Amino acid sequence: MENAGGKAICCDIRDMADNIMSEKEQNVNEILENKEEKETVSRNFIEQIIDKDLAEGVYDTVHTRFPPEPNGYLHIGHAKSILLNYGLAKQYGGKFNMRFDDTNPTKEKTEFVESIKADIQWLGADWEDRLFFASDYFEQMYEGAVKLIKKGKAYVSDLTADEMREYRGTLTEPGKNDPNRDRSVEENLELFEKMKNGEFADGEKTLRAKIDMASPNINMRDPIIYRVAHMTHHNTGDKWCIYPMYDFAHPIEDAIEGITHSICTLEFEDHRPLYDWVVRELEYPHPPKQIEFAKMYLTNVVTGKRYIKKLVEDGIVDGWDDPRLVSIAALRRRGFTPESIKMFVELCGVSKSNSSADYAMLEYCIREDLKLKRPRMMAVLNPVKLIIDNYPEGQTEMLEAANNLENEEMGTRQIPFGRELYIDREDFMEEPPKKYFRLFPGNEVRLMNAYFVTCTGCVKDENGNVTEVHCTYDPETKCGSGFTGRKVKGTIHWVPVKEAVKAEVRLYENIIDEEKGVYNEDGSLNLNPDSLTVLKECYLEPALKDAKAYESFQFVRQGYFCVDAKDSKEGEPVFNRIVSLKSSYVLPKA
RNA sequence: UGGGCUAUCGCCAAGCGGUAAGGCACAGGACUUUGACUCCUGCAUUCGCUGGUUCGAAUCCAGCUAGCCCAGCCA
Repeated sequence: MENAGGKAICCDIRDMADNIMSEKEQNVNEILENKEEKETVSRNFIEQIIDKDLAEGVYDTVHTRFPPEPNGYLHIGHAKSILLNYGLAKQYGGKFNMRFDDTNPTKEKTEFVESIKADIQWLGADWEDRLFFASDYFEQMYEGAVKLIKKGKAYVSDLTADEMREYRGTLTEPGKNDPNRDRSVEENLELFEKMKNGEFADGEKTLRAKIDMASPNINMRDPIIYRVAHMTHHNTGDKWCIYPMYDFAHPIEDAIEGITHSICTLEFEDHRPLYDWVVRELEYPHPPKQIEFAKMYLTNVVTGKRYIKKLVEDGIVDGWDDPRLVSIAALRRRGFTPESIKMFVELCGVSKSNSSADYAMLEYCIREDLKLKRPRMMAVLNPVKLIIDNYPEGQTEMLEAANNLENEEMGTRQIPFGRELYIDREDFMEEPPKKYFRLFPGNEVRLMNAYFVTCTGCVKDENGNVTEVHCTYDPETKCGSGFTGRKVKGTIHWVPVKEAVKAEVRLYENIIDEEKGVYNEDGSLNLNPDSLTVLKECYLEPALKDAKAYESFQFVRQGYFCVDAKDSKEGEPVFNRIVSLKSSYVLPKA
């Protein structure tokens, strides 16, 4: 954005240039202007690294990738990484690869590769024809391992998992050399071949990189680069029984694909020396560069796999796509748009400091995105009848309403209007508090898109519950008639009783109790008991009758709502509240 | 008490030696057929702390403090 100080200096110089006015100085002037323009957009630290790499000729293109392991569903945190990588490639006119990092068959499933692909496509990150699997490089990784052995940089170890741990040392003590560290190249080659041929059981042998058992960085203490696992791999089947470890595989995957900037999260910072070691020892001509950024956290949400699994098992949520969750599938089902998520990610920025974004930022983004794009309809969520006593019985008239007052292109629709309407219970109070602008005996309000009505009273049942509100209308105040005789302070929404569409509406609050934080002292989740409110008897205006799955609307004065794709049935729509509208008025609790 | 990283408003986040951008949130006000939107206004004399260098420090140096990550044959 603009730097007041910098700008002032530029202006001073420009004034001088105007006075002297030579061609040379005009050029200087232009350069300064360009510079100023550039300075108005602040670049994140990754862009700065890329700018420098490009300027210095370290790389002449930008090639990024998103490399998830297909072992679960994607959530909003992944969206940041996806959009970051894709956005960078696009911004620099480079390429973006999709790659499944499937080097551990014990955790991976095809089911997840499908869901991940769908989620990424929905987010709009386009990998074009570059969809890859790390497992497709197993042959090259194997050759890489052989190369290391031949260079004397890798050896086969007989250590068990327990022994391996003992030999590794601790955070403060150096490790001890593996007894097999000095095996001959020939013996290592032979043993590794046998590992590959299935002559050893799982865990019996490993291949280790020969680096430094005394390194203060534990990742460099002769890390295991291959392990034995007799298992069917989702992609390669039973072809292999040895699998490369992440630290060995990842740099190779990047190098093979010509990735320039390998962007990952902060916890891999300590792995970078190993990443660079692999790339160097394997002598790749155009080594990729690993850059780490801070994961994004969101307040009051749950992303941990274990926790979500428990919520599903306990029946607290109805699956990984429950609208209260923040998996991509859940956000999609709730009614968030890819644009809103992109806006959110951009708003949050990229840095190396651990932080967690306020949920309100996400809410802002979806409201902002939907504001001009969605029709604004009337829906009554907590119905009570409003009877207009001086409106002719049996009469229905059609009223025209703008679909979005702020976006004329969205056109208009017709709404039937009659003597009996539904209004929200919250919009009538027999004994109103101060500054209550809605219906109460003697008060006049506007029925949105219709007429002014004056409340005359209400009917109550034996328990004192209001069953009908009564009013009279003034025909002269019809919407669109240009009536300016008097103003009213309140406008309320309504729906005609006869033509209304009945629907179920689900209201969501954060699944975490906001005040007390995410976890209880015993480590359990601090759940908000009111995270879901199901309203079974809501009435919508008739235009909403044929709303399709994933379609969303503003329900005027209430919020944005989306047709639930899972539970809606023909003629029985279920709406999810995406987000409420902001409100500076809090209804006093009765 | 090994190594790596981070610390700027309630929450994100610019800043890269010339005297604290912006957004969200919040608070006032104007407008209003949504108590919404929009529009104004306000919101860090101070950058984790302490010293030092400098005419000048959030930016450089030193020391400290706090938080996060690492001891999977997970990624």
